[in-house]
Amino acid sequence: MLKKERQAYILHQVNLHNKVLSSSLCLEVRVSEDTIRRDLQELADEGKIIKVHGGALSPSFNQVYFPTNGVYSQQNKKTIASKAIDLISNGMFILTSGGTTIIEMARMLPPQLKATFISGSIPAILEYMHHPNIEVIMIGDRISKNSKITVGAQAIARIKEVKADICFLGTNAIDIENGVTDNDWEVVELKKAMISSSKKVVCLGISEKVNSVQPLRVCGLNDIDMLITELPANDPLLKPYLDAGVLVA
Amino acid sequence: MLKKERQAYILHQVNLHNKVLSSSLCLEVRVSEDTIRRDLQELADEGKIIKVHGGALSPSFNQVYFPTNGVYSQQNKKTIASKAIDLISNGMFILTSGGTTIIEMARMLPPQLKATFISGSIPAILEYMHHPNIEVIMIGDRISKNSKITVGAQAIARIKEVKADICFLGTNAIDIENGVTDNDWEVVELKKAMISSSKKVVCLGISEKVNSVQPLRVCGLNDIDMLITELPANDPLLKPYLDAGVLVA
DNA sequence: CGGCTTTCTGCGTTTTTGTGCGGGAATTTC
DNA sequence: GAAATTCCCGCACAAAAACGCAGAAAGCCG
Repeated sequence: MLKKERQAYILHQVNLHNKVLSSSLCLEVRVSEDTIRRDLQELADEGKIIKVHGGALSPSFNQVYFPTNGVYSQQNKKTIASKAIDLISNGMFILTSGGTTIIEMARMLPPQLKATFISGSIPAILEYMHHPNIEVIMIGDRISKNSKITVGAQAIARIKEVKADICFLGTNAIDIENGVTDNDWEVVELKKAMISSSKKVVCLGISEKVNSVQPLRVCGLNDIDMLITELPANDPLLKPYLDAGVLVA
Repeated sequence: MLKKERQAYILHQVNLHNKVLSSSLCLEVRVSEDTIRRDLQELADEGKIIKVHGGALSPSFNQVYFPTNGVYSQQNKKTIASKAIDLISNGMFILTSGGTTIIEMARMLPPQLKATFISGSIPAILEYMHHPNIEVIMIGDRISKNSKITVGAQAIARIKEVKADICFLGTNAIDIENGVTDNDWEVVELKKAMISSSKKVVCLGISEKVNSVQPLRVCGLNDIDMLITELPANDPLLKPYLDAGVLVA
């Protein structure tokens, strides 16, 4: 096998699988590891691949997994937020959890909107406070420092006292089988309470969180009314949820 | 799995869920905890994540800060704050109002102090949250946008449920004849509740506010135990208060 | 065709990198 | 405070890379 030929093969494999191992390559093309290494070196010098210890990665890898903008997927979150805002109208009572998507929504609320927002999330409350016309209700209790929300029996009791028109949940993970899941016990308890206190439940999350699972269960798919992602409603990824009776936007 | 690949996975998880546990990561990628820890360390060095005990956090979702530079008379407020801190010891339950003097105190709390702070002031709560060892309880209710505290019957009812060791009030006006006075109806109601829920009441205020009056009465001099200003305790301005049975510092 | 250079490849050897392990320090948690 | 995690440090070991070298193949030329 010629050198050029071999390098073309390597490049092909990298683009196909996003990664190659030098060890497997040298078996596939029946040459020594040194030769493979030299090939990888050349391709890397030309910028066609990224060489790492043990093999090589596709150059698009960096772009895909190391997002350059400050906040992760911010554009997507803005898309989601604007879809969520369409569901809000004047006079509503709205329960929200925390999370970056919710924050994005809070920032984008139209200035003339008059509504009442209820939340236990400090960052969310801060955003709501800046808004000229909305009424803000803070759920009080002990503050969980890492999630920056109030948690505990008091908080849950307060939430149970309200009956909100709509509830927006920042969603950590959702899949067909387990429904909405999360990784913090107290957050889960809070979300459960929010769900039972709202006429309508809307989950917000970027599409990457769709079909992922976390250890703790928040609720089943039948408990939520709508799932909002940055994808168009007819995206095939969301089809199973539509079929399961969840509105999609 | 290649090292880079693994780190990309970790970063992805962090950005997705705002936090990861080293323990769950090492199960997911089938490597030892040491390796995960080294990866986290590297990513943290690059500023891509924030490493914490037991895992890592997303850098974007972690800094909520309240700009309070250029506060009027800040040096004096620091003096007051440090005097106030002398009254605090480990294990105490402490009620605080809002106000810049209180914020200053919150910032100066010694890191090893373990105590529970209860407040309805958003800026104060934000400061308490940054502290490593103190427990923070938020009083919930409707948020008054201009004073940035929770106000209303719920808030008052919550405060009445606690019995704090000490209460620190940011003081707007105090004089011999009328005692402590203020200018916001709801804030006054809240302060009254705080006073009746505390074993000990301490007023913090710069000397300018001493001997001034505001339209609404919070409490009489006999309801407060101590008055802290930036002045030395033997300053003649404070003599009348001493004579009225108020401790002075 | 023989002599020469150039390119490519494989083989030791030495370095470097990546990983796991054990023990002790530091921390969280109850 | 005490128990349980988690962290940190040094070490050992294996895998991979780097380097120098030599031999094979190919190309060029008179």
